[in-house]
Amino acid sequence: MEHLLRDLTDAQRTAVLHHDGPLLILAGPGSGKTRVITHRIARMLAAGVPEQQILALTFTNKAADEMRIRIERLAPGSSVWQGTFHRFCARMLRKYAPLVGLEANYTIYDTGDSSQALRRALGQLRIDATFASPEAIARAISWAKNNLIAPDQYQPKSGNPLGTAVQKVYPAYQAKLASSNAVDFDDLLFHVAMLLRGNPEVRAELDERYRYILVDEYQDTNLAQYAITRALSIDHPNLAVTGDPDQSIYGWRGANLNNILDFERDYPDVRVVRLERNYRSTKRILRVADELISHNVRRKKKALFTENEEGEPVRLVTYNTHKDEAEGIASEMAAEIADGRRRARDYAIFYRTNALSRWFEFALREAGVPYQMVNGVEFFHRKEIKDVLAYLQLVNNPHDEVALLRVINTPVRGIGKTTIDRLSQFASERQISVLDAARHVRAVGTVAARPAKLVSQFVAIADRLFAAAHGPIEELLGLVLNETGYEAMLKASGDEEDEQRLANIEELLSVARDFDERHPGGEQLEAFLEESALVNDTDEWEAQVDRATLMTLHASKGLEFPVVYLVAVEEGLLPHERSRENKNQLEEERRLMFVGITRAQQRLQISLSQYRDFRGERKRTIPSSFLMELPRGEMGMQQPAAEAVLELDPLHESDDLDSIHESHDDREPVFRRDDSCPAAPTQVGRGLCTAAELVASQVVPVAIDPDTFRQGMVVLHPAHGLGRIVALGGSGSERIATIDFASATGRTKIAICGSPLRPVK
DNA sequence: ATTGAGAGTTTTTTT
DNA sequence: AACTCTCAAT
Repeated sequence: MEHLLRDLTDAQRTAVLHHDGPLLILAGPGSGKTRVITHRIARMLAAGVPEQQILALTFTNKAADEMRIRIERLAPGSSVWQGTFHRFCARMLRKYAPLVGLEANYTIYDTGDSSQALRRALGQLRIDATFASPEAIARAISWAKNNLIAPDQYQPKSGNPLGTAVQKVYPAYQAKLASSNAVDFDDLLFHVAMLLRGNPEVRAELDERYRYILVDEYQDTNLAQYAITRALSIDHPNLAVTGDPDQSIYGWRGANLNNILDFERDYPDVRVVRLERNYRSTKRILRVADELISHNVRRKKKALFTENEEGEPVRLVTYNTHKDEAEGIASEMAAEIADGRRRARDYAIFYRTNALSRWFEFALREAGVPYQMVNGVEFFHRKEIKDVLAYLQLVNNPHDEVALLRVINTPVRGIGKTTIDRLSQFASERQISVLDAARHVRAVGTVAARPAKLVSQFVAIADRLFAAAHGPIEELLGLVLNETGYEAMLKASGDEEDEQRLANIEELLSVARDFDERHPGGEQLEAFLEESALVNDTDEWEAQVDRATLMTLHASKGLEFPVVYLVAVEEGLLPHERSRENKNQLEEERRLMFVGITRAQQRLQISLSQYRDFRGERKRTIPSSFLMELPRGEMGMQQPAAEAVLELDPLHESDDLDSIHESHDDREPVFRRDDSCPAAPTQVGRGLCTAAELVASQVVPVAIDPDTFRQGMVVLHPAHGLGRIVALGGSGSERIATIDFASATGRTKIAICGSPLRPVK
């Protein structure tokens, strides 16, 4: 246990050694908070607390991953339940689904799915959406759920047209979810909070089970999350929360700063530990951060300090255009990397909105700086991925209406809007699922013979998929691609975009395979879908990889980098224009900038450009008002090199701006351009038959890596002749291919390892 | 039923 | 600029 306490300050040690009773850790940026939490968990385990009694909750997947890695390092092999709130709730709901009116195989709708469901609900209500856009209604419903307001309790302010619409739509939307046996993100929290409120015996059981609860980033909890943690800490009030009011950046998601500000009132005998010493940044960086945040009114004052060195001045750089900004930063990185002064992984670029990333991506690629982007265009949100996964959703939960409607005519099979409307009409009259309506399409009088036949063909396809529901995910996916004609459709098009789609699907297959390997034994479709709904990134950010990092300010929380570029610090972007209406939102924007600044260890550059393309138009920018709040004494300024641009009228000359600047950077690209850089996952050769397996199998070893076999590949078998791979599953010596042979053999499964199967070139 | 052109709209941030 | 939605033509 000694090693767990070594190198800790007194304050940190107090927190780590705290055992029973509520604990509040107020931790400034860079104060070793995560270290304290993970060490405390390890300490409790060492002190004999059974691991299943500990529950560690975070908000983001990134934070959860970070915590998992660090716990694993300190207490290898422990199985402390650790993850995001949403994932925890998803798990609870699997167990207690009937208590909230769900079946255990419920579907989790992502934002896109739930917006579909909302649109369907709206359509059926025939509500005039002119004054209440679906987005606005969705926001209102989300807000209500986060604040534990049930559909029948929603009371709008009188005379508010949006509120009146929401009052009607919210129950209809919720009914739609219920009939689809589905939940949205907010429901995960909402249902669990309600479950705990309405079932005292369940509450007591879980309180008993999870005796030690830790919540990271407590300042970000909303009412639902607050209610959940509160309900689980009544009999065993061993609730430890960490947070920093100055880093609360999720107010828009319903986070309530009062949860942390009032923690001491909720738990009167709480022990409060303040971690104020910063181990991360230079004195100058910290002073800039501190000065900025002191402009906020709603906060708990903290005395941030560091024993680190003074450091270089914080740079404030103004570029001419967004292009200059991106290129300037990229070439600076490239030069320093070439000199050997820095490595790519030392750098991070933070921006307010995802849309800003593209210029930096482009510039970094040009300059040959390898980079990784966090939360770009999310993999699981791509059309082709959503399409294919929708088939899986349907297989898992035949009541899922959103999934059914998505796939019934994808790829196109002649089932149009009219037919679909008639089917769902029939379904809602009989209180059956749309799929069941489709199954009995001949009983639906309104559907003509021709479309009815097409619908039956679709049902037949679906039934073939249902048959594979319990096997490996990869195999099921393979069947989906083949049976539905989805793959054939993409292959036939010859479109360049569809090429990319095929590649993405290939990637999905490998995600599935990876999942199968982690979850042997099948029966895991539900878990796979849960994972793809709650984790939206395949290429998780990896600290070890030598690449520069690009991400939003929100995503940067909890991380640190030697060199940070905080870009596009302009009025309308930071603070964002949508946040300027009220003071609280403005303070949140300021906190966001504070978070960004305090990620920097050695060097910080804050930049803006004078012109920026916005929604296709080049606009003159206004420097962020936050820049006026920074201490000039700590900073070095840099103005644009070419003042000529100031003379230009952007409205008339905008097309020429690029050409003016073409000349100024003639530097040879130092690095070979790396096209594989943005998304290519590092594939470690996996699944090879081991020598032992080969010996054991007593057959002629296959000369080829089983991994060379791909979905859809044409293969030759000496006995069965030519065939095509329909699906792949299993790994290593268990790698099984389902193959359609042209010969009388027909469809067969063949174990690849040791078989004479060969790809046909 | 499907496709394409044209119009209109817009995600700020995450689960 | 990129995306979605609508409407008319096929």
